[in-house]
Amino acid sequence: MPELPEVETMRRRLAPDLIGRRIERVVVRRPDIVGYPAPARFRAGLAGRQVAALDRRGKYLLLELDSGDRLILHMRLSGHLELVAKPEKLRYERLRLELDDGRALAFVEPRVLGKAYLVRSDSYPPVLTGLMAMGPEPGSAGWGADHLRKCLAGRRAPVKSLLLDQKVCCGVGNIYSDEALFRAGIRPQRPAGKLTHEEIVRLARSLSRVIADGVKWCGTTMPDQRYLQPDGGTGEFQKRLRVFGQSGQPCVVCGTTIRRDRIGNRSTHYCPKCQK
DNA sequence: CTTGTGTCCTGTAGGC
DNA sequence: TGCCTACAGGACACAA
Repeated sequence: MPELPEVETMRRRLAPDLIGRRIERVVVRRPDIVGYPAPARFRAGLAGRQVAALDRRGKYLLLELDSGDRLILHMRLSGHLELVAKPEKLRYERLRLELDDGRALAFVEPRVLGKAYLVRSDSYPPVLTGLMAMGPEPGSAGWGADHLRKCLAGRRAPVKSLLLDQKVCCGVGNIYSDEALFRAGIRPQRPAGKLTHEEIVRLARSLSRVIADGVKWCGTTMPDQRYLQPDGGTGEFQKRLRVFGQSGQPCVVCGTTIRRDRIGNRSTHYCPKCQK
């Protein structure tokens, strides 16, 4: 679930509590949550370090340490972070950083697909090539209709599949891609290379806006999800979803029943009348 | 190179 | 109740 707006929300909520804190102890409850290096070195490299800053790149959360190392967390489908009092142990907790203020940062990840990496900030191991190759952030200077046009040109794949490519739209996932395509009035299954100039401009704008809105409303918390903000609150954007999770419901614009199809093995939601 | 499919892992929901 | 299948916000390896 955590796409760019959810990770950005985590970053903002956690920053005031984490910056300046020292990591006293590291508990790896599930070794396969550690993507790099081996768990022993991972723990040793974190213990005693102070958190200097929190950054984000796409869906990756970056904790800058006073050693010059960087702790990189990726939530994948079901991960989230919580700040808890030390005695408290959460269900599905896979990694814990005990802090010098009596609390701990818990990486909770039921499906164990998420990963934690500890790297020098300037040299990434091959497991992080996805992060290295990531495209510009939506809404940033290097991102816009021109970038999108270059990425979609000549491609026959459904436009939706390309929006999920982090080189094209970093930080975008299944929820925000469906929402952006709805706002742009474009069918998710359209071959990407066949979009008109106008449509690409609309799509670029919709993507920027839907991501900005998602951040503004502190992300999406689906009813069956346990994504919580570190302070225990939920996001608000789920109340503003127009197509995602709305299959069978009437379109908010035209009343047509929202459909759900499968594109590239991902469930995809759209209005068959508004999106052409 | 591009594209579609399967896989990682675990939990939950729904059908029978 | 219990067993089985399908599916889940991501990303990557792999085959054609």
